[in-house]
Amino acid sequence: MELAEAKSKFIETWGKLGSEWGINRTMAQVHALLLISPEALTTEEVMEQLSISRGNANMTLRDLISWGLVEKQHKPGERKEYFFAEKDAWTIARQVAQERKKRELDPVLKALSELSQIKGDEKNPEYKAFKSSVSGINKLAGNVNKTLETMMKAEENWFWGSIFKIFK
Amino acid sequence: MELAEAKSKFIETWGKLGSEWGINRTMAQVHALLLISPEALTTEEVMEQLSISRGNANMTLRDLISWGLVEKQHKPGERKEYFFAEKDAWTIARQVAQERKKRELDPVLKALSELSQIKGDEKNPEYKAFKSSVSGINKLAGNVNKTLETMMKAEENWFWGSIFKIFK
DNA sequence: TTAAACTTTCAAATATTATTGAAAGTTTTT
DNA sequence: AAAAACTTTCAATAATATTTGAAAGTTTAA
Repeated sequence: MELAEAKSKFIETWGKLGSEWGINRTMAQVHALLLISPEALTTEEVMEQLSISRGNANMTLRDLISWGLVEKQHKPGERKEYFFAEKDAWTIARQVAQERKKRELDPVLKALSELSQIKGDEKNPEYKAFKSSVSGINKLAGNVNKTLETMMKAEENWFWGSIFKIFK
Repeated sequence: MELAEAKSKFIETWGKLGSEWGINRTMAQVHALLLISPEALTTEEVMEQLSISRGNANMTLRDLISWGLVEKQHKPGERKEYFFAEKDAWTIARQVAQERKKRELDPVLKALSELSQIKGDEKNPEYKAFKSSVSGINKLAGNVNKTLETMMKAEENWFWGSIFKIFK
């Protein structure tokens, strides 16, 4: 396989994965492109390499920055902005986990803990079923939350080391 | 808060969470409805309670069955099919993890390991950057994969117990 | 200050995904 | 064998999400 072919396959794969997990495909593709690029790229280059419009490239790059996955770079004597991606896989995973936790898990956790407070008639099967399902999910979500918080603080080696020590 | 209000809030919350994570909103809502229902429901009841069409209800229920989250039930003397959801949160989590691993992670893992094999000129920065990014992600994905496999086999108490012993 | 270089915005167009509902299919009962 | 009870399919439609591109905005250089 050619390097060029491998690159587009990687961009395609990463884009597909993103879209299956609720991340805009283009955003994942731009991220992939920057991930495998040794140099920071301009908006222009991103547009060309992925055949997307200026507006799309601009918005996507801003999104990636807000996710903490991409940073701007300025080259001395040039006005153009360059963009490059964090390359360390573990840092990327932590960053994504942190953002999604903040944007999506935290609100759900809040709603669940409110819902699991609800009082009612213990004789009512509707109430009992509701209560027990919601509490169960709430407890699980709490565990997921704690694990993510630990992961966000952890070093890669320590994290996987700890996990595998247990799973061996 | 009324039980009825709490129910619709739960259905709404679960639906939103699903859609943010690449699961069809209606599917998550039907799942939520069955989760909090003490009795198995008919297609008819699902249609009414969520105001969705017969076709949609049917397809969604079939999807949920293929995810292993819902099962059919037959009541003696009746021709109608009833549907009920697995209620244990840990089992649900494992089931979802298993399906998504099979449908989405495994193909990516395969693609990544192919891509990380690619040979090229060590002097070429394009090649070096590609290789190192892809290998890093590949390694991480491998760890995620192993953890999911362990999780799929594990009992809830054992799993979280193990994790928290480490993270304490 | 004006022009050039570059970035951002956003309404309109396009593409994708989900939903409907009526017709076709299937199984059971009479 | 025909009707009744129920389930499934899928082309048409609707809803949602993404993308475009030209205009407006901003910053720097002359």
